[in-house]
Amino acid sequence: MRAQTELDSHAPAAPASGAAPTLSELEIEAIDLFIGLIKLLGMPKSVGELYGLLFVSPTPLPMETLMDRLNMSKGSASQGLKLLRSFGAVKTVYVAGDRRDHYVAEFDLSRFASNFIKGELQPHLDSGLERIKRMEHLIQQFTPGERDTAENRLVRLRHWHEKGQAMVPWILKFLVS
Amino acid sequence: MRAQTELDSHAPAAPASGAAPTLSELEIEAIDLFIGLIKLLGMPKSVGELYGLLFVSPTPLPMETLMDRLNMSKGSASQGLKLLRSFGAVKTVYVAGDRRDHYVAEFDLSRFASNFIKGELQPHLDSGLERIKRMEHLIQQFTPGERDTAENRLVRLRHWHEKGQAMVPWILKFLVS
DNA sequence: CAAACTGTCCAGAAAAAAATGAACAAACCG
DNA sequence: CGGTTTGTTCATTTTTTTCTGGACAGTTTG
Repeated sequence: MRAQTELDSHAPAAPASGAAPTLSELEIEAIDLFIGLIKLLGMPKSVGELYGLLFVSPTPLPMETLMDRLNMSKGSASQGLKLLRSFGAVKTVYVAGDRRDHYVAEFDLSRFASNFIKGELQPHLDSGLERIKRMEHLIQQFTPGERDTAENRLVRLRHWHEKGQAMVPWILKFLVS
Repeated sequence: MRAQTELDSHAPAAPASGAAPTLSELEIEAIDLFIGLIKLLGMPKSVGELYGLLFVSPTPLPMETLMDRLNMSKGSASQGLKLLRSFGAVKTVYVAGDRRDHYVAEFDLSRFASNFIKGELQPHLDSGLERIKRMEHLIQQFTPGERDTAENRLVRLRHWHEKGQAMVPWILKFLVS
C-alpha cells in the first residue's frame, strides 16, 4: 500500500482507523454542485462526485484515492473517469515515481460543451430530422382534407428543428471565452 | 361505454376484438420523436407518448382515448397530462356534449421553453450560485498558499455560472418567433 | 519468469425512477 | 338523494439505471 501523501490540510486523510474517509466542507460543496450539474445532463451521480472532487483538488489524484475518498467501487470510478475523459472534462498527468494514472480536472468549459453537443445533442437532432422527413412522406398518402392539418403541424416541427439546429453553433461561440 | 367516434382513418380505432389498439405509422413516428425529446429533458417516456399522439391528432382527445391507444394506465396518463399542462405544452378544450376534458397539443415552443427554464434550469443556477458563495467563504480560512489554487478555480466557476445565466434570456429571445 | 500492481469489463445486486391500479373525491345526472 | 362518470393521488409493483466486486488482461518489477 502506498503512503498517503496528500498535502491539502483541508482535505483530511483517512482517519487512523479503517473507517470512512471524510471530505472537507469545500469538497462537499463542490461535489454537490457538480452532482447537480451532471445529473442535469443526464449522467450518473458518481460522475459528478469524481469531477467535483478533482475540481477542488490542488494535486492530481490517482483512481485509488478517488475511490477511497468517495467510497466508490473500482468499477464506478473506472467507468466514470472513462466518461469524463471522453468528454475532455478530465485528463491524466504524469507524476514522478508513480506508475498509476493521476487525474486532474480540465477547466475549459467550451471543449466539454462541444463534445457533449457532438456526442449527445447532435445525434438527437439528426434522428429527429429523419423522422420528420419520414412523416412528411407518410402524409402524402392522405386525402387532401386530412393532409392539411398534418402538413401544418409538420411545418411547425421543421421550424423547431431548424431553431434547435441553428442554436448549436451559437451556443458554442458563446461558450468560447 | 362511449362510442368510438374518431374520424381520422389513419388513426385506426381498436380492432373488433378487445386486442391492443394499433397506432398509425405517422403516430408512431411522432411518438418516437417526442419520446426522444422528452427524455432528453429528463422526463418519463409516458409524457412523450402523450404529447406525441396529441401532436398529430386532428381532433382533441380525452384521457380515456389516450390511455387506450397508448396502452397506458390511468395513473400515468393523469400524471403525464398534469405535467404537460403545467408546462403549457397541452391544454383542454370544450367538446360539445361530452363531460370529459379533451386535450390538444400546444404548438408554441417558446412558452414551453420558458416554463421549462423557469421550473428546471433557473433553480439549478440559483442553488449553484449559493454553493459558489459558500465555497468562496470557506476558502477564507485557508492559508495563503492553499487559497491561491482554490481561489483561481472558484473564479472560473463563477465565470461558468455567469455564462449560463447570461445565456438564458438569449435563448428565450431566440425561441420567440 | 513469477509475483505484484493497475486498470477494464461485465454479470449480478442494489437503488432509483416510472408505471400500475385501486381507493378516493368531486361533479354530474336522473 | 343513490348511482355513475371523470379524474387525482398514492402505496405497491415493475422497469430501468447505476453500482459493485471479482475475473481478467496488460505492465512492471525483482
